[in-house]
Amino acid sequence: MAARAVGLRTAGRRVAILGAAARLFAAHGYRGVTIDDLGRAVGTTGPALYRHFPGKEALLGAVLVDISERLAERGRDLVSGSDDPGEALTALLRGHIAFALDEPDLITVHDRELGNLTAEDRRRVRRLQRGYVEEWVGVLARLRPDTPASTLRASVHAAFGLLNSTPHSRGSLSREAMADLLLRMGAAALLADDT
Amino acid sequence: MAARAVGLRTAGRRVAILGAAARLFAAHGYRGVTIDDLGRAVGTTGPALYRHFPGKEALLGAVLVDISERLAERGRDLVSGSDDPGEALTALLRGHIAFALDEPDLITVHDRELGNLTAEDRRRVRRLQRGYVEEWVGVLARLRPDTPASTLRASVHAAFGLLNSTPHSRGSLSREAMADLLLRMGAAALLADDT
DNA sequence: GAGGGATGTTAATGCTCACTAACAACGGTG
DNA sequence: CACCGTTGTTAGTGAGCATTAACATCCCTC
Repeated sequence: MAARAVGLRTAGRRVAILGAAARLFAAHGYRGVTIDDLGRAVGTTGPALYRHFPGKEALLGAVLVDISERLAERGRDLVSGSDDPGEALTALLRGHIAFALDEPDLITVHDRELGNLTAEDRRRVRRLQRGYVEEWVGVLARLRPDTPASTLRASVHAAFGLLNSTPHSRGSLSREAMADLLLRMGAAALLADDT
Repeated sequence: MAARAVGLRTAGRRVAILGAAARLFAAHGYRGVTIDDLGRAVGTTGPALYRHFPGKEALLGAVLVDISERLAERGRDLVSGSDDPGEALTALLRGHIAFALDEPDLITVHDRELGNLTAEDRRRVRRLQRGYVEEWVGVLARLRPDTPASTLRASVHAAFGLLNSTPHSRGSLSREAMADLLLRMGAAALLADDT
């Protein structure tokens, strides 16, 4: 058989490129990173990237779609694996917090670079994000049946703002202390009743 | 006397430019806005801006320093005008929420564009931000005397993440409903005790 | 061990953009 | 009403950067 369409050795390089892209985009913004920067970060020259991705936009798209898919999938799994809504909410909080603490670059890029995607990638990412949000809203709706969905949705977005602030704000606290703090704050904020 | 160094009619234009800069930087990011975009937004051509500001960086600096000063000053006033820490915290929350709801562009730029400032502007903005944060930490320390300052600082940053999410997430809720929601969530999050 | 795809390199190419130059009009002051 | 500082316009200029072209190398398969 002729050599496979994409060489096996390429796989590692692709992953390395995506990692470097996430890191550099988080640090300097999509527009603040050049193709040459990206190449240098993986030990090649800039144009070599075009052997793996059609262009810079596609790279950002791959990063954002990947994050969004992982979040959405993990959200689905955590909720369907829980027995009651209280447990589900805790699982969602812990999962999101772990993600934010372990991959701060991805969280940052996810937050900021939506506007630099192609129309199609943006649609995909938005759809995935919506699904993830609705997972949270569904759980909250069972805990707070008298609160309208529009309020719950706004609450969930606000809670994400809280949880996603970690990349910028974890001071001298240990990872565990920060995880605990965010869990308590997030739960308190989401369960603050409208009385 | 010769005409004053800067004509009076200029003042209005300066304000208009800063407003357009905040709006456009918030929408497309500092690097996504050109000098020509900014000129067009105030009814002139791009290069006319150089009669009012030395360059694009100085423009961003003016926007960010102005926001930071206003926040810091308002914070000081609110705290010194309150009788007890509980009241002070509510005042800080209300003030910050009003700011976030009334000037979402400024909040967005403030959050994202620190990295594009000159070293000196960045120092100034950071100093002002620190002052504002310490105002909150001081109030919180009186309400939660057993919690270490490092934890309180992290809590305040997380609360800012929550409050500053508004520009991106206020759905169909009215301004007032959103303000109430954020006040309740913010207070609950900040007072969530570490037990 | 020869052929050919996959991967990489260096050197264009062409566009965008901040900033500057040269020149015009405006409007207040003597 | 002539002067001159202020503000604006149009037409460069030069740098940065994504992308492409042309060419080299590597390594798997037969």
